[in-house]
Amino acid sequence: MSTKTHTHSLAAPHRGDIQRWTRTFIPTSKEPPADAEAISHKLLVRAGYIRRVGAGIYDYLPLAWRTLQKICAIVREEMNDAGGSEMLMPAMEPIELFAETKRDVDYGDNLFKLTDRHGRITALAPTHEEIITELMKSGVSSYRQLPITLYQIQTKFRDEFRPRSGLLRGREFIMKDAYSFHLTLDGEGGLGETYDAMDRAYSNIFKRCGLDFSRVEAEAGPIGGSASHEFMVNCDAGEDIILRCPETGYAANVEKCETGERAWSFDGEPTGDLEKVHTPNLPGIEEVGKFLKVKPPNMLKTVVFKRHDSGGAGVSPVWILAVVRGDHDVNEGKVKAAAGGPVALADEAEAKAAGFSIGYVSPRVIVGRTDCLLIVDPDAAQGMDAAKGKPMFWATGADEKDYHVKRFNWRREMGDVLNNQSYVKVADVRNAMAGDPSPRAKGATLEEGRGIEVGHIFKLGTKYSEAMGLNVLDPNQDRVPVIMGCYGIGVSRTLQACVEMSHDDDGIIWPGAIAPFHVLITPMKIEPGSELMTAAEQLATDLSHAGIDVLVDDRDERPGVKFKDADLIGIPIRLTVGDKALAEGCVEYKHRGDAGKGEFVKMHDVIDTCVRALTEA
RNA sequence: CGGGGCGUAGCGCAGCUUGGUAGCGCGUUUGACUGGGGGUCAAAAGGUCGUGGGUUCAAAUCCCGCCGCCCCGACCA
Repeated sequence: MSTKTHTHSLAAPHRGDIQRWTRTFIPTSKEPPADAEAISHKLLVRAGYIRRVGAGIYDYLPLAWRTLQKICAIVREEMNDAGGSEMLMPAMEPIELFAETKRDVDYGDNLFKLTDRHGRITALAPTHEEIITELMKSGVSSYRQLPITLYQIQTKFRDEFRPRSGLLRGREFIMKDAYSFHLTLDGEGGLGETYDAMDRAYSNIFKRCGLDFSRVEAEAGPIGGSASHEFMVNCDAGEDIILRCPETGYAANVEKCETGERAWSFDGEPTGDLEKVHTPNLPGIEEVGKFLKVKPPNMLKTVVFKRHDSGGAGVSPVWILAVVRGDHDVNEGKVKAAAGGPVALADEAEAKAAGFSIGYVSPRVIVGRTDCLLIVDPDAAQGMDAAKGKPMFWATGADEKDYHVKRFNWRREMGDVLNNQSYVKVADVRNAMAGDPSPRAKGATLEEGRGIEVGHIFKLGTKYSEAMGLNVLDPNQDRVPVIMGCYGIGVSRTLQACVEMSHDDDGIIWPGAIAPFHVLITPMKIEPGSELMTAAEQLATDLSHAGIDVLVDDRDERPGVKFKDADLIGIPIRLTVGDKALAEGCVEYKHRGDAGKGEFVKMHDVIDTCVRALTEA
């Protein structure tokens, strides 16, 4: 937890603002845009928060900007508490900086590039590891200057292959990125210490934003590095699949998730003679399975990988073949781990030239070859069908274009090579899924859910400092590479994740801490100088003095219109000023999300009631 | 990158098959009535039909190119 106590609901930067609907820009609409799919995307557009400018590019209108600033304020408080200092780096960076770490290649087409009048190529920064490492090189030379943590909140650019769902995957988006620098991994001032502090800060941030989230183990991806955790908003609309063990709390991204021990054995009698079947033009397991009348769990899928470093002399084997059940997905990270070296999916043409009938490959293909390693997933390494207590029926490719085989039997088809560990291994090489044994608790099974990734923290180690030569002198006067960590939050994505999580049929329901305004005042009649308007104005002023941000719906609209819009934009508290309540010295007080019409509260109590409601939340 | 679809008023859409006067709903403006959950009536403004070419007496409509956008899929063959 942070050391300070923050005033959660009434956080800076907006304290006691008063704005009028007619003098700001809140273009609400009844109909969602035709291009929106996600509920949060529809609501943000309908409620006048965002407007699309181009694919994956959006305007943040006043309401959205206020909420973003409130999220940023929370982020700043927590980052500063965790020992960070804010700064700002440029969005444009010379492409040469990326070349130093080869990320111009690794990031590939996701990197926006532009050419200036002199023909120089500049990248629009998708992230800032290179820039900050370069900066540190110029200013840090001694271990005494470490540790240090710097962060910024800034617009990032990524030429996403397929931008989608409004702010959830944009090409231009707002991100908080932090970088830390250390002499050591562990101990005082080490990477671990800051990583843990960031971990806590992130939990605080997402809690304060009112999110239901999971912290899961993750793959580092193109950022690189060793340990890594993602913060996922638990929500079905998320793109990521996460698995968790209900007993131990272990949770991981599907890309990373381990599975518990699974029993396997190649032994089992053949179910009959091997039968070759003509299966022309049938791409994919589904189609072949339907044609053969075999279910995917009875098929073996063989995916051909190539050792990344196989250009080097003496690297053997060259080809890595991963075998999984037809209904399972190969996990490249696990293949890499099992192969003991970097792998990449084989180029189709190259693999065909090497004798693999891509699309029709079976495990048999390695028999008689010495340049292959077959890695079989335990669920595929089955001679017996445990559920039925009978020998296992397998269908697989025939290693010949347009043919598959039925009644594949491991022992009969593979022979002695099955026992040679240089050529055949059994290891977990598939994505985990719901129902798999937990890797952390015997007897427990993994559960599956979806999430929106809003935060990601990495232990980078020395990947960037070594590539770019960021070194310091340690106490022994040795030059050592600096150890780094990096920590990102998708700020604009967090905004939409909040909406995705918290809404109803009528609109958005903001938590007080990040709502654009705390209170919406709805006068029932707009008559300048009337008792009703005077009361509404006085109310706004009093709320403002209490540090509450107020929006006054001063439009001369019918009540129905105002109430509909009020629900749509999702301000936490609505105060309706009407003749009936006013006659009793009251206003009508209603929480967004509560049913009914709200309750009468005495005018002199209403400020306290609002403050209490907002600080309790 | 593959597949599918779309581009007509600020927004959502029809019209295109079978070429001939630019249409509907919402929103907007003006006026009246209204006034507690997207009101009623009346009048009005608003469109180079994405873009370039072609066919034709005539193109939103048919043909070709280009541009933009959305959805699905994708290292699983």
